[in-house]
Order: sequence, then structure tokens, then C-alpha cells
Amino acid sequence: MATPVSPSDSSAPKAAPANAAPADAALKLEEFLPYRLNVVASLASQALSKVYAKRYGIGVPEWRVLVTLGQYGVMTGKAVGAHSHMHKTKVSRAVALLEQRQLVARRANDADMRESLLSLTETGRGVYDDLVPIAVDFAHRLGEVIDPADRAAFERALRKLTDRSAELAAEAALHRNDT
Amino acid sequence: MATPVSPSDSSAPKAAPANAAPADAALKLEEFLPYRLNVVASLASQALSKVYAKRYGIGVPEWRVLVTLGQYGVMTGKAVGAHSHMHKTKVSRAVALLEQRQLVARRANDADMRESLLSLTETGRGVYDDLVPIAVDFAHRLGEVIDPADRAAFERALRKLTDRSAELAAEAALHRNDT
DNA sequence: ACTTATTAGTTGCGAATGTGACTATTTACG
DNA sequence: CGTAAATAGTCACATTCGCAACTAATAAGT
Repeated sequence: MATPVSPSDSSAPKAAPANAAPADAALKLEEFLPYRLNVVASLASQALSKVYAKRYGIGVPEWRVLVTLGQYGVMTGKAVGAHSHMHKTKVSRAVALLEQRQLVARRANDADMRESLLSLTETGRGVYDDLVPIAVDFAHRLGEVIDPADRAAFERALRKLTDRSAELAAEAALHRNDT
Repeated sequence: MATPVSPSDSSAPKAAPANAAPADAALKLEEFLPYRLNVVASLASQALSKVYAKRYGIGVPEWRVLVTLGQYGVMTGKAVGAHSHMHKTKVSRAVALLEQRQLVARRANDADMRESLLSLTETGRGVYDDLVPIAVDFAHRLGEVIDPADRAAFERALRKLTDRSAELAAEAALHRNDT
């Protein structure tokens, strides 16, 4: 399952039309950084989400809302989205679900009727208090595989990669056409 | 847009029912490793995918199939999925699209009629040759922000995190219920 | 050999997601 | 003030995704 497949199996030099370069390919997917980031992220996310999915039947967006509200207390949906990197519709739907399950409460902001102020209910805080130690433990078990001597460097690198990715994404969003 | 929101805005100590712990929360999302991995991965992926989406109207799964076939020449769908970490249905659909666009060809394997042998067409190889340098350049512009002195450590850490994530995911997949 | 179990790949279906349009409200500005 | 631009949030729509069921083909067990 985890074995990366031996390429030399069926790719015998049978001289197919446009098939060449096995070993010296210019781009090896398994070394390609964006791909590798996606793989590690989806594996980690998948592993963690199974925990709270099984416990409370919630998904990643709901989890993020829960954690954000647990961290800040009271927030608007917009702020939740900004803090958790989620599209406003995702936040909207996650909040709707959590509200229906009585984990999150919504109260009006008299100063601005467009937004609602979100916060955890007692029950929501209970779920939060139950999940957080599990999540913290998970993150610990994940991070502990990094050699302590490498941690600071990894931290710096991850931070820089995040910044640069945001730049590149913003840049790509501009170029509507061609180069 | 990128400003992470100042938490002290609306979370004034107004003493709401179940709302507490602003600053000393046990789990800060922005420091939580699984979350951070997801953020950087989706930003990077989003930025890169815009390139080939605009150029050839393909998405991430198609891109991965293309790269994998470009790298190995001839492969079965199963092998493509194993090498690119994609579910077999994703591979199936991506291949169907690429085949329809004449970028990938499928030929029967007389030794095992269940599988088809996939390879790039001439056109597909052309697209591949066009995209790969762009992708390589992208990865370079991404990775160059990492301090050269930190690169080896980052590489080690990423590798270990990937392995451990896979372990944790496999582990989580077993526990059907409770602890 | 023949019956059963595996495997490669596809498809149907429901859930999740992003985009864009839309509503309600607030702010800017003339 | 009063009209136009901006903002928070929801909703409808189309797309994407993963799971489960299914088909076709091969391998294993007896």
C-alpha cells in the first residue's frame, strides 16, 4: 500500500510513441514540494479529523470554528473565517450546523446588524474541552518525530513557505490570461 | 485580506456565558501543526494549479496523472494512483478526461485484461514538456525562501512528518469506535 | 475443472465545496 | 440628508469528491 511501485515493471523499453525518460525525468512528483506539502497535509488532516468525526460527527470546517471560538470567545463569522483561513460560505455552513447542534450560539450585534456575534454554548465548550487535549496530544505525537535539533529550522522554513505561498497565490490570482 | 484579525477587537471581557480564555487558550489554531500544514499546502496548490488550469483547463488530479506518466512512460491506473497518492476513482476520472482531450492514450494489456496501460500521447507529451519547466520554476521560487542552512533540516522533518502522518492515519482508520 | 476470493477499473449517489448572485445593513461622499 | 459604494452573511447552482456497489477479469483453493 505504501510501496511506491517499481517503475521498471511495465515500462520496459517497448518503444511506445511518446513515452520516454523514465529515470531522469525533469520533474519527479515525489520530490515536488507542492505535492509533498499536499500529501503530508491531507494525511495529517485525515488522521485527526477521524477523531472528532467519530466523536461528534463534525468535519474540518466545524472543528476550526469550534477551536477559533474556544480560543477567542466571541467573534463574527468574518473574523472566524479570517483566522481559520476559510471561505465565508464554509464558515456560514459550519456555523449553521454547529448552531443546529447547539454547540454555537449566535447573538445580534446592536452596533452592526449585518454581523452576528458567535460564541460557544455550554455544550460547545464541553465538546471543546473534550477535544482540545486530544488534538494537542495528536499534534504532539506528530511533531515529536522531528529531530529536536531540526525543529527551529523546520519552524522557520514552514513560516517562510506559508508566506511565499500566499504571495504566489495572490500573484497567480491577478494574471487573468497568459504569462 | 492577509491580516490575521486583531483578536482584542470584539472579544472584550464582556463575561458571556461559556466564553473564556482568550490569550492563554490551550490550542492556538495558528500554531497547530495539522492546520498549518493544510494552510501552506492549499495555498501552494492553489497558486500552482492556477497556472495549468489557465493554460490547459486541467485540475490537480489531471496534472498528477500527466506528471506521473511523463515520469514513468507507461503505467496502469493503479500504479498511477499509488505513485500520486490518489484514490482510484480520482485517477479513473482524471484519465477519462485526459483521454478525451487526447493527452493520454490507453492500450490493452494482453497479459491482464483488467488493467489498461496508460501513456502520454504526442500531444500529451507536448503539454507535459510545456508545463514541467513552469512547475519546476514554481517549486524553485517556492523553496528558495528557505534559508539554505535550514534546507536539510526541513527536508528531514518533512519526510518524517509524512511518515508519521501516514502511520497516524492508518491507526485512526482502525479504531472504529471509542478510544 | 470449477467454485470462490481478489483485483482493476467504472459508475451511481450523497455529501462537501467554490462561485456568483442576492439581501440586508452600514459607511462614504457629494 | 440622500444616494452610491462597501460589507456580512446566506442561498442557489454547478462541480468535485469519496464511498459503496458493480462489472469484468484473474488468481487461489479444493
